[in-house]
Amino acid sequence: MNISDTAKCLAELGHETRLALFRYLVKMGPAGVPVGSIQQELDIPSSTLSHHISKLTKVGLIVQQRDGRTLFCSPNLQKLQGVMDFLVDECCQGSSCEILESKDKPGCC
Amino acid sequence: MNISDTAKCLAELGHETRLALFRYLVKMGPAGVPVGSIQQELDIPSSTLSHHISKLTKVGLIVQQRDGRTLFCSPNLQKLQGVMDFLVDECCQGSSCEILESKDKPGCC
DNA sequence: TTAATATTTCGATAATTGTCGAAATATAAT
DNA sequence: ATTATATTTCGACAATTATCGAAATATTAA
Repeated sequence: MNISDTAKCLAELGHETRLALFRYLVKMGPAGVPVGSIQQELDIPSSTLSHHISKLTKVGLIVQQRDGRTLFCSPNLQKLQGVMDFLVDECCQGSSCEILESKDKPGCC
Repeated sequence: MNISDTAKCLAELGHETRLALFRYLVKMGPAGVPVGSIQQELDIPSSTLSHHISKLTKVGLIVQQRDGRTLFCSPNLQKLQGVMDFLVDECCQGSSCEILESKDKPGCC
């Protein structure tokens, strides 16, 4: 993950409708959800929904898989993890702080 | 953290300059960095920088503290943690998935 | 109190993004 | 072949955001 890619992902998640959509997919799990079901959940016009799905897909936060005329969307959790990791990548420059849990990052927090 | 607040934070981080700025603050640690030093790091006009700092401060991702004529900015890592937590809050609806590490969320992943 | 330093506000313009109806495409069922 | 269902593309307009120079404000030093 580089800074440009990460910023793009964050920008897409930084829109309330898309955030609700993404969280819904995360909640529903890796098997994926048909676009139509997402539309019922979010209750917005299909062209608007399609636009948002397209943006999330373009940056790789969503993956799609077609089955007949139904298109399933799933969250790409590795991508999300990559985004979150990048945010704290160089946390505290190797010194110790007490705020973020240490995970297994060498030297930080 | 609610969805509106979280989306606002993500939107602010979803701009390459602001993301670089925030990461720089995270890297430099909780003691904070003067606006002037940030400007040298990012190399952008002060009015533009001030605008970005103001946006990050407004959503609470940055806190400021003045010492004389120097204004120090520090990252609010609790806020960041809140944002990241919200993203996976309801992950997999309590079933188990193998993708995100489990942390200590009950039931999920 | 005048000058120097640090940072923000103002104002104007350019650029990007969001929204949604209508039409188009893709796939399956009859 | 025709119709029905699922989803996307197009096009247009409204709204928001980014950028930066110039002027303003705040604080300290001389």
